[in-house]
Amino acid sequence: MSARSIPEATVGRLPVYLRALVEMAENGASTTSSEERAAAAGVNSAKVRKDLSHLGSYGTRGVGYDVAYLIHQVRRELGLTQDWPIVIVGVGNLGHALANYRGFAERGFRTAALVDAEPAKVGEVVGGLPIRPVDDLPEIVRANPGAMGVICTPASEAQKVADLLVASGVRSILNFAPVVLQAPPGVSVRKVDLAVELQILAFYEQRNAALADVKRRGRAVADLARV
Amino acid sequence: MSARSIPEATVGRLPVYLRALVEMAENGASTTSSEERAAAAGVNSAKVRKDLSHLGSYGTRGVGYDVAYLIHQVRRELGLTQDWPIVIVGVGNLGHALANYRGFAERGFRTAALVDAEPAKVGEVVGGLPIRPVDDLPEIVRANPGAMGVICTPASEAQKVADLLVASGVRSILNFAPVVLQAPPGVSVRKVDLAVELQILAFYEQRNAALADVKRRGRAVADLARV
DNA sequence: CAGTGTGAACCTTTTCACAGCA
DNA sequence: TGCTGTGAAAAGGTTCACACTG
Repeated sequence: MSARSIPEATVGRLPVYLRALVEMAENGASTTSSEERAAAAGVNSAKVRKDLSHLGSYGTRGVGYDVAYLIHQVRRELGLTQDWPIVIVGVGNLGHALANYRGFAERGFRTAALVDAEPAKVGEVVGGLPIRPVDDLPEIVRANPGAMGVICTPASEAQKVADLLVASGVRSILNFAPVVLQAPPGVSVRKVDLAVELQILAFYEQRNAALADVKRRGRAVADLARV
Repeated sequence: MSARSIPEATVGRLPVYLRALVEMAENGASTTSSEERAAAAGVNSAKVRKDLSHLGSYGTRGVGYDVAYLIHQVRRELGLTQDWPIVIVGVGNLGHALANYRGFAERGFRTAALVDAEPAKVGEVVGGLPIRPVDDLPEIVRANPGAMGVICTPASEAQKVADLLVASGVRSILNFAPVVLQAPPGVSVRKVDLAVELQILAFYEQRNAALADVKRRGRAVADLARV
């Protein structure tokens, strides 16, 4: 089947497949099976096949997928045939790290500008780019069509910054501030909350500990019974 | 209904509810409705009610939820009645930022140790903690029961580090390296991949641009028709 | 009577299992 | 023969709508 409206769950996995495919290509492989892809992405092979089938029929029955061609198709589908400009707003701890992060450039993103509300920071050069004032945002976005906003401010400033980004024409926002942003329809917002991830882990850690506890007690009881 | 096996999707939202609740409590509110919680968390109220009902019946019909009591219950459910120690492995750009991130401490996590494989880095103090050699991991984990590992190494080192963490007794790992980790059953792994988030945004950005394009053409056609 | 708690309907996602093709 | 592509079944998650209660 040809494309049309790829499921959200699939969109979320395509980047993961892509990276594994690129790594595989670098190692010189030219063909791969869904089974192999599944192992590399930590999912099962039926999922890989169904996901890839949403892009079109790019596999060969009995053989597998052509790595280079599949990379091309996934890139095209994700809109990674062009480099996207990103604007980092808030150059504190995290913004600093992201400005220096080489992984963005390697995977299709170009840091176009750094912005901070703090006048004292303006002008400072981080990762080869000067920090600019917040007022420059409309101009920055105009000069970088399709620019995506990356919010690294404290929670208290994040909504204001988001509004500013939207007013400047940004339609995609990646939010690292620990707050739920409101945005008008047509604007995509994704959130990464580091503490939330740890809290989710805490839930399972606690549950596993409790489980281990039950097992231990169970064994104790069994031991008693054995006497 | 009382607890027993809370759905994964709910577990993922509880931390979000928790933060909004804490903020609300700080502002002095003592009671809240599912409608209000929904607005704060960016979901709908039915979802909030169903999610909270998994913890037990902690609301009052016709009134709402007691903020302080609900905070307590959510914390208890997530296992946040204790502070969890975390060990950051890989003190590069990102590890540095995380070591200095105050948000962890504010939400129940205590950075117990920093570790790096680079001998040159060992001993350097970051965020008040000395960087320790990788060999210290078993000892660190023994001294900090329930410690969670945070992997901030390059992709090439991540699996080795994960194996080491698991061998040292860690059962919860937060992975920032852009690679899918293999871990034995019983070990929880969560992954945060910054470029993946941007790539997902790129997909929708591209699709929206295409959509706007269709609309624009549509209007152009309409304009022609009008002539 | 306002707002929770929850069956039931609905929708999305995952998994199964196998027909069909190189 | 081996592996893709995909209907169909199952599982999981969301939303509806309303009985129930403080």
